[in-house]
Amino acid sequence: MKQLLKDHITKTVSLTDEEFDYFFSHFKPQSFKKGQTIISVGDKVDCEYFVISGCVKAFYINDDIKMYILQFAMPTWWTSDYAALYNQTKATINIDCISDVELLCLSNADREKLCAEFHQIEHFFRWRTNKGYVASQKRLLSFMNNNVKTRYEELLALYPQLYNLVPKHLIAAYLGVSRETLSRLYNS
Amino acid sequence: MKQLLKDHITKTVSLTDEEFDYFFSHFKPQSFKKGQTIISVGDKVDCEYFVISGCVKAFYINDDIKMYILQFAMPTWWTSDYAALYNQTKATINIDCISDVELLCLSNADREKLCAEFHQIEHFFRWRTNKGYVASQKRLLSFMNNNVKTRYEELLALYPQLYNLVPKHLIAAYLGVSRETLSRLYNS
DNA sequence: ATCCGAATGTGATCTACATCACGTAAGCAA
DNA sequence: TTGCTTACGTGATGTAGATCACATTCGGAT
Repeated sequence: MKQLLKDHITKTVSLTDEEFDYFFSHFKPQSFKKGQTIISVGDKVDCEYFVISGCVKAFYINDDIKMYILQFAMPTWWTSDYAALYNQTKATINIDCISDVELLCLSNADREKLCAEFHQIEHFFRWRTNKGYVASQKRLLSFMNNNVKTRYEELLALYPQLYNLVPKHLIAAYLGVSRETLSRLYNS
Repeated sequence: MKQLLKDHITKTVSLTDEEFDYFFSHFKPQSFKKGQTIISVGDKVDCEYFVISGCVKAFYINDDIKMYILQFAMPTWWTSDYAALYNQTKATINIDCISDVELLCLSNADREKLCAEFHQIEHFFRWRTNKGYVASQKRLLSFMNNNVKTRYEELLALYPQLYNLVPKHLIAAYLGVSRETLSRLYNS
């Protein structure tokens, strides 16, 4: 668990063992069972999460009780309601567990403290969000430009493990399409 | 011009006058006329741009020659092909000028140098990308959840100045809708 | 003023996808 | 086993928005 985070961080920045140990000491391990909720709409959000094992979904539910999935987070991915976390507002999305899950939890206050204390850590988090921003722009463009079939193929090409890991109706909710349409689509 | 950037930066971090002057010395002012191109698909991208005056659009053109606008950038906004800039790859989007435009140009190398030299500057750029990431996620969600009319009203509520500044067919290209549909929409 | 191209409006038709309805199969607890 | 819930398949029908075609209006250049 410690090693997974260390490998992840040191792909981007180099920390001494002491620095990493100090960094790591701010993370709180948490375990969840399949189906459990990590963040609910309306919650106060003060942590972000680094996924160690399992898979969570971050999703929005609209007034018609339709679900849209913003992110599947798998091992070495970070997740939270970042709008709520950064702006200190209530959660507008939910995060729950698709499988049994182990997480490392880092509070907003601790992240900011660590960023202020270690330039390298600030650098890491800048780099991480840069990646996220670029990925998000790319997904937006795919949404505008591509039909459902193309988006489905793109998704499976990028994350083949999702095919077995995640029920099809959740894939549909990620693609922003009805489960019926998705079903018809790959049976042809 | 210098003051606009200074006010923008100091909303997030505090720099001494000397620090800011040093920071500012890495920016190169550039002027463009309406219709001119700043970045074309296939270009080597090594700068990002801080908009001083005017408005640019960052857009993608697909094989059917349909245009999708990723961003309108107005004064105090930053723009570039960030995927290309961060990964040192060729541009996959275009950026051109909707009006006469003044920019401050900052190279990727200089940004990284400044970030490494000044912790506060790294902090600023982390904060900036955080904002961008959250906004991008929000737009993605709106795309999945809302119909064109709602997205149009959302856009004008957020950026009322766009209504007069930008031709309607570009608004349509931002919303990911045909200009005909948009026209019918607000004439009712 | 005159010209020309860009921007916009509007009808007719087409289509990708949603929605509704109903079915079957698989997992899981009592 | 039974019963229940969740996942998934598939037909019939509805609809938001795309596409095509053509008219009109506006703004800039000469």
